[in-house]
Amino acid sequence: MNTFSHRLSEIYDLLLQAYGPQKWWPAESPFEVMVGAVLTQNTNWQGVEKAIANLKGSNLLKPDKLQALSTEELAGLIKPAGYFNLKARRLQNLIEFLTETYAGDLETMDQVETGQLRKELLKINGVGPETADSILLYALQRPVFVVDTYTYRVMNRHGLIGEEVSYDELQGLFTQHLPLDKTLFNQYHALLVRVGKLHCQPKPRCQGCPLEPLLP
DNA sequence: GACCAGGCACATC
DNA sequence: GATGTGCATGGT
Repeated sequence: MNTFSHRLSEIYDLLLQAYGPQKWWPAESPFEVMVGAVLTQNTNWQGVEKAIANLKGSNLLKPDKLQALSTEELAGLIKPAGYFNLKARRLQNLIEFLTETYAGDLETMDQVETGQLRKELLKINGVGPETADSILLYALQRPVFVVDTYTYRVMNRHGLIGEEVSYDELQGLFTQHLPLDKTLFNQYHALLVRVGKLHCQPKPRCQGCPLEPLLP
């Protein structure tokens, strides 16, 4: 095992020891994960929960129900998630894709090979790499590592990556140095978000961080 | 009141 | 290709 793999394992072990298994993605269905993946873009999760609750409360958290709404109606329901006009359109784009390509059926979509499906998702306006990978990992249980701001920040603060690393490069570092295990990827990303929220904000709060012993 | 949140697309150079 | 900007509510 090379040094980088060792350090990734070391980080994972410390985080798992500190926080225990994370139960991600907090959703009742794969479709809810897909909706949440769009709603959480650059937004606090608490707002997403309220938006999801609004949709559930009106029994609208299904592809056909959401599709029947106007952009304005949808925007009103997801307001607490922020960027509501933008995200309403993005959700409609996602649902349009699902309906037109897979007849609104997630199980049909789930027949498609991971790399191919990732390309298809990335063509949707409003679905970028993190959203696509979140859907692949957390809705469809594919072994795809999800990169986000916390992933980048934690790795950067600990000197494992430089400033200029791209999404695909950072994702590649994880997938090439860890076993291709969907459960591991699920936990690892969730743990990075957890430690990031608590300790790795733009202004660091390194005291008490489980990764403090590893700081450069 | 400033700062930040589980990004992404688009304009402009 | 790379850099800058709009999108928006709600919690700390």
